[in-house]
Amino acid sequence: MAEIGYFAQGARVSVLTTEPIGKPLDYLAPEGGCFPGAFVEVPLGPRRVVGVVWGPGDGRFEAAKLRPVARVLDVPPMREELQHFLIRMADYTMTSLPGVLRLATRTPGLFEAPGARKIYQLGNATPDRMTEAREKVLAVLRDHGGAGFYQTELAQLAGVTPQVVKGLVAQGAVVEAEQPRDLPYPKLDPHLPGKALSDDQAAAATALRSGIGQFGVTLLKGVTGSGKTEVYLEAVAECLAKGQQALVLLPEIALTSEFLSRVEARFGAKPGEWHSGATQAERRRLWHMVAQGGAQMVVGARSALFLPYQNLGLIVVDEEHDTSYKQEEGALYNARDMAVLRASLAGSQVVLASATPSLESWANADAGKYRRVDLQSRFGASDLPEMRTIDMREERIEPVHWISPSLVGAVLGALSRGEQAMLFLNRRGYAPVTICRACGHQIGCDHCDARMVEHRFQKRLVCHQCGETKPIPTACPSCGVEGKLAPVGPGVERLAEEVKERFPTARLAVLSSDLFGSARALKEAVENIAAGEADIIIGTQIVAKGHNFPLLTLVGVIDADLGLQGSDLRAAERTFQLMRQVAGRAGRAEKPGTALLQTFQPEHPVIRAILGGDEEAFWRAEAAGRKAVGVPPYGRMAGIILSGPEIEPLFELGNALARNDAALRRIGAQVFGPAPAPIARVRGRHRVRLLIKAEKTAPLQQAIRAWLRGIKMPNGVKLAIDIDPQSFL
DNA sequence: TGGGATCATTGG
DNA sequence: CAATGATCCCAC
Repeated sequence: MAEIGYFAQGARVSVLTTEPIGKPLDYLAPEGGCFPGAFVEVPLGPRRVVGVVWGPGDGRFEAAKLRPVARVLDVPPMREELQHFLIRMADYTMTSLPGVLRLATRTPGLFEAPGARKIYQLGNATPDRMTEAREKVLAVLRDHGGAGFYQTELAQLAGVTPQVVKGLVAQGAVVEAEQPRDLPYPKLDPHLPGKALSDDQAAAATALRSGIGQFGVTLLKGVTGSGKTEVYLEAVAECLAKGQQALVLLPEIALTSEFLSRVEARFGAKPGEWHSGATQAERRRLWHMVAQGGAQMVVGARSALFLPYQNLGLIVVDEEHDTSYKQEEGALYNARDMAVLRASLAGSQVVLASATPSLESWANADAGKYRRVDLQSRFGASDLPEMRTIDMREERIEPVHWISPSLVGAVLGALSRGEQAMLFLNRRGYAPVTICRACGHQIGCDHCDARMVEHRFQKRLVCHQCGETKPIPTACPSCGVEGKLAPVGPGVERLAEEVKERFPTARLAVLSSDLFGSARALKEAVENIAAGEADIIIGTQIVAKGHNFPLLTLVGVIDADLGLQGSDLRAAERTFQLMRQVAGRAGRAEKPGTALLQTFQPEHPVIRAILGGDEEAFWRAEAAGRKAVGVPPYGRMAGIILSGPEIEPLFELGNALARNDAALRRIGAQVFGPAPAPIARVRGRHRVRLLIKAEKTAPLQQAIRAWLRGIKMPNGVKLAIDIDPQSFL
């Protein structure tokens, strides 16, 4: 680590690269020297790679063989805080240090010189004619100093079309300039008046504001529509007012545009955006501006956690229970947990916001580790919807139909009142299974052990595991009989057919992630629905998240039992969260809402808990259940996933590992497996899994390290460690 | 005997 | 990760 302030030319420095070499390598500091944390290019074999000066060299490598650093890159050095964070994260998640460094540097084009871009500044001339639109543009330029804006940014900020800017340029009232560097983001003003807050909200905002300036975690719990966003934006305001940077993590890109508008309404400008859809230039700009302090606020997906903040005061993790915070490929980490880690090292506040917190966060608040702030009242007139089950055992339902007579009646009722109804089914496509009625064969993916899902809209079968598609065959691939293949079970597309049959005059909208090419198209569809351009909405998971449909008063859950199947320890929690969120869509405006859950097991404890409304009772029961068997959050788990092209070597290695478990037994941990992972083959690779369970306080990572030390990996076999696994796939 | 494929090692 | 060197097999 960097204890020395500067390395003179020729000094021995250790450089960490993203190449999977376990440790940093020693180099000689270049001409002009370098600072610790500097981003550098170093020779590695015949190549040149990017790395970070990690500290002084360890001196063990033969001096004569050292090669000098090729050049120092023109970006601010990585701060010690981020270095520490990466080290601690690598240690916790058992990912290699180069692996986590990759998360912090994998921005394509990051180190290339930014191309010149045209910017627009205030000119000297006065336009011949002053229009309202022109005045708005000039006002923006006068108010925001001389830095200048990109054309689209300026037009957006002024609320005019880019044509207006062009017109002003022709007149000389606005001048174009070439700006070779990335520009700072427009200033956010934390002192603009916020929305009027209720007493409850104001108290919560005050509590959150008081934490800024030091490390601490607050669980902000509030039902849909309780104004969580307004409340934590007040914490952001406090943070910005103190001159610190704020990060808001969101689980879903589709949500960001709505959120960005709210930020703009509160602070007068949009924050920096960080997600996979952003262009290379946008990413580079944000990365640089975050490092230089030219971005006060970042809204982003989980990888925004690895940006080089200079002065991070607050991290908000919105919808903190959302499973998409867990990265399931490459470096396996949970962004919610890593946010807490980074905040603890940077001295920042964390706000975990959710209507239905994860049991982990609930338990941390319960144990007094996190502060808890509850928003009780729902913003606006309405209350939580009334929730009831429809007992499917008592419904007379026709074959190949999934909407019960009771639900049909309720939908007709909503339609007759001119209100919207939503049917929720968490299954994309037309039918989840295609079966041959001659031989019973189910069509599976050629590369995975998953069944292929018919998507009638695309006229293809799709593997939801690897994305592979193929045409729907007419003959069974197993027995060759023609015309006997039949779809089994419902997906949203098939449900749409049933809706058209039952409610032929109703206008129908289907919201499923695969039916939209872009986040933009989805956003447009959501806006149209909110404006009343549909009577019945069919949706998957994506409708559960935060979209506001004012005319919606009825939510029907087609299969409330779906999430309860399987042996996932979080099944109950997930179902509870999803059902509460979906139900929360109904009746957000002045009209009260109803949520109806179709179920074959209405007396199931989870279903009862969903209906009962006593959330704390549910969490307490769930917590007690997990405590009794010592699973998270009251115990620790790790998954070991072995994958490879052949299955036998995986089991051989897995069995050998399970037999030689002395290092694990020493800390009282148990090994389960090896067993085929639930989807035992993905993209042609077989997968075998072991599970390790230990007491909460046991040094799990240390024991696993000792356990795996010196094992020989058969050819082609990969071993991945998943600390705190979420899905048990 | 050489080319091609596959495996193992190295990188400062 | 990617480049290189070592090894093995088989065709010519």
